[in-house]
Amino acid sequence: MAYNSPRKVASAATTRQLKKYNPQRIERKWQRVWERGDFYRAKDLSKKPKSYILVEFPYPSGDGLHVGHCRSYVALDIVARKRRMEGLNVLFPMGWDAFGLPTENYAIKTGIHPRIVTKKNTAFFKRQEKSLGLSFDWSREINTTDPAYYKWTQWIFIQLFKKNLAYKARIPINWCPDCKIGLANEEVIDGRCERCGKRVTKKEKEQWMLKITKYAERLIKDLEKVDYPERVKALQKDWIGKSEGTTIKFQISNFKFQIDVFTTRADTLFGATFLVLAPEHPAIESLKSKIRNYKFVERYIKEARKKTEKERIIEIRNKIGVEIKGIKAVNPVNNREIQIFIADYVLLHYGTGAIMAVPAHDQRDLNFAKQYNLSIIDVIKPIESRSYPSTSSGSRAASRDKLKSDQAYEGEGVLINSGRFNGMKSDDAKKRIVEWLARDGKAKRAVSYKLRDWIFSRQRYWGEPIPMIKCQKCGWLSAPEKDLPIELPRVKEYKPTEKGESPLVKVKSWVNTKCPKCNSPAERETDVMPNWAGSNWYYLRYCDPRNKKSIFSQKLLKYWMPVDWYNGGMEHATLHLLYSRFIYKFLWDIKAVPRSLGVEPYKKRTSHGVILGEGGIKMSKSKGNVISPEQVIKEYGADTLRIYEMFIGPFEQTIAWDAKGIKGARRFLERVWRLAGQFFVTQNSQSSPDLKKLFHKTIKKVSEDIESLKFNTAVSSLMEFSNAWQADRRGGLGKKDFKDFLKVLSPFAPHLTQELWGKIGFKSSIHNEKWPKYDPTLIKEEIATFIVQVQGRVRGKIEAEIEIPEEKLKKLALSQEKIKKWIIGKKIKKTIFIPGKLINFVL
RNA sequence: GCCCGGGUGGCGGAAUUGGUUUACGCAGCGGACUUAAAAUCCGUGGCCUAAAAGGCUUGUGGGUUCGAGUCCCACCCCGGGCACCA
Repeated sequence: MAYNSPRKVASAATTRQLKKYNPQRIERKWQRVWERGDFYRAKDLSKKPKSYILVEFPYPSGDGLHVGHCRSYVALDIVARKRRMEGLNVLFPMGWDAFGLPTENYAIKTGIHPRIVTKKNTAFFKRQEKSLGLSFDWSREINTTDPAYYKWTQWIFIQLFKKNLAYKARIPINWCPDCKIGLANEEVIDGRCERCGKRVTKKEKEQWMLKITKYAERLIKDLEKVDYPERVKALQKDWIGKSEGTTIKFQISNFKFQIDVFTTRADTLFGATFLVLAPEHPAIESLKSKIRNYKFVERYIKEARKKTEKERIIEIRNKIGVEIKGIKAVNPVNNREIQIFIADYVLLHYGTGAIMAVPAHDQRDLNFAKQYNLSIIDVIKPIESRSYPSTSSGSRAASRDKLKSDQAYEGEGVLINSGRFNGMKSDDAKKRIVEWLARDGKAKRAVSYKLRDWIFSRQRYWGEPIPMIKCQKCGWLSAPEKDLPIELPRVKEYKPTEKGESPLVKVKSWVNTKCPKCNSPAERETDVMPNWAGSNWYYLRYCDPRNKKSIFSQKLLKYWMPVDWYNGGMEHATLHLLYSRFIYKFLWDIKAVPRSLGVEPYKKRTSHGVILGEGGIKMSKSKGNVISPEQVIKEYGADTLRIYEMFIGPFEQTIAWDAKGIKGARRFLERVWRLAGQFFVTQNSQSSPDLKKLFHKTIKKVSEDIESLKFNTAVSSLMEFSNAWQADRRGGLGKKDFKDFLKVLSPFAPHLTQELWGKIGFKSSIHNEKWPKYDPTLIKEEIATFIVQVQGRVRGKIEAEIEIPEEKLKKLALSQEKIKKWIIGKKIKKTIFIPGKLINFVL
């Protein structure tokens, strides 16, 4: 790799006197050098082993880079720099996730085209990122709003459509009746419109949906194959929400119709005293002719549809429903006729959209039953055991006897009032009851997920146009792939229409097109994709960012993928991570991603903690407590900011900014600078032995800590070393160790170390040097401080050789006055000896 | 309500995974340098006690152990996520 050193490289001879540390000057100088030489370019298909280090690409908002972005970028920049020094071919790319609402809202307000705003913001972000000395490969920069990029986002959508994984459905959207605008979930704050504060209602719209539910099982199972923090895995599993149970068929009396019900508690089936359907349940339409109070029912359904989920939840406390008169269902276990209701508290999209209500053993059902005076049958008796203390179980049993309690017993137990299943335990009964009913086809094992299909339509402007065409004769068809990208047309008004449609509807010249199949007049889809669309596959494009013929070459993917280390915010642990894993799996299924690659895109995922403002309050413009990286760099320098952000606290933990604390980081670098200056004067050849030993321990510590995300302790060990170096009166560091020290520090403070490297006289870059190795024989201790305890309490310390045998140490310890005092007059019963550490006398 | 994280000096946090609690940094205090200040350097930093000796101390209470910040049980508090999921 060609390397252009700056003109002014001073030789060691001329730098006897090191000038004052001036980060602003040296940082700008080296950043220019790196930029000019395209210094951190990743090499495709190199013989070297690869390492793909990825940070989440930012949304370039007008506010500029946040210190939180820096935390993530600097940490993985350190990893990337270390990997390069370890001889790996590193891919460390950056790009822009630039479609989205804030830019669009800004355009609505100002009339400035989002493209222009985006351009300005990305330039701002880029300048700030460069001023941090991050080693991104800028030659691979991508932007989701670039037609050359979203061409392929659209292409993926078409592939999904071809595989029946994209479909249209009528789905309620959040609707602000005042602004007359469809709102994204993020724009609904506590059930109100973000801008006008009006209560948000629901409005049904035809929307494109992606069938992510088809991948639910794989998205859970394949988590076994990846190295994610356990809490992230738990979050994903909870989000998908798998639950195993049974569907049970309830016959409608005197009518050829059945209603399926999903339950995880088949053991309570004898206690099912009514059915409840979700208001939108399709059975209602089918049974219309038999329903005596249909008008009333219909009105209830209409009302329910208008409400938002939040509103429903609030009202549900008092469980309102409507009985469907004229029809009854039959409980298959005892052939009893039971009433049917519709109620808000049953959700259409979960299970079968209908439940069997067991008021004795489900709190919600109980509340409902009490309100409508429905019968409550106890069918599960708690098992008396240690887990139920006798006092409380006694009172519980007493109150349950009367069935007057407001508390449903929701646990498992032994069956009662359940015919031939009486006396059986819940677990057993579940199996037996299902087996019994399954013989007549009345029950079937089933799995239900909380995960819902992904609403992929936004009635907005600033997003990727969905590449679909509607023909009156042929229905929905995908745009021909040769026409991609379907470019976002220019509009006069960025605001959605009165009816809540995308402003694109008004661009007739764009909307009107021809059917790709029958050539008759047809219309383009005017909805655009959500902001997740571009980000769910961007890491794949980095492998081959300029490919015009295909989404990416398989050869390059095979070389670079999978991502070896992906860091991002905890807020993306569910949606972004889940969506992008889904899209990856899909691309793998259709062989766009080579089969030889694994089924997961990210080998290892980590999350950085949020940085709060001083005093632990969230940084926000309105509170005026935003720390801008630019300001910090101006005042202290980028290397100081980098060191401070790594030192501030445990990487994964939320932490508050401390304006005073940053001084410590600067002082540390000043100290290194000063010590280097001393070195240039003395030009030592050998390090003093103690310092050398500590240095090798430091290499070990820093090397290991970077791998395990302990950047804070890595920095503190470097500080500790610099303190020892400064205190050393026996000659300080020799040349080899001085060089190695700069190398170990270089990922943290790339500018300062590069400058000092030049001052030694090197024309090459320190960032191409080999990562130092520690000498294991050197860090081995010969002398240890033994702890002397009496009865487990520390009573003294003894310096001795680490290998000292028990007997010898015992003698030594017992000869000390301090120790003798505690033992005198007592008998030593036992001696505990931990080699190299401690001795403890038990009396 | 459920699921994760977490409670250690004045503050941010360390602690080799059961073996010196408080590394490193901030703040404080004392000193050196300086006409002075800043910067820098040296020293000092848990609490009780004038000091020594000693005692106490990792949210609270109990337990296991020669020995617990670390393991077990119960509880309290803080942060985050999910929440009518049948």
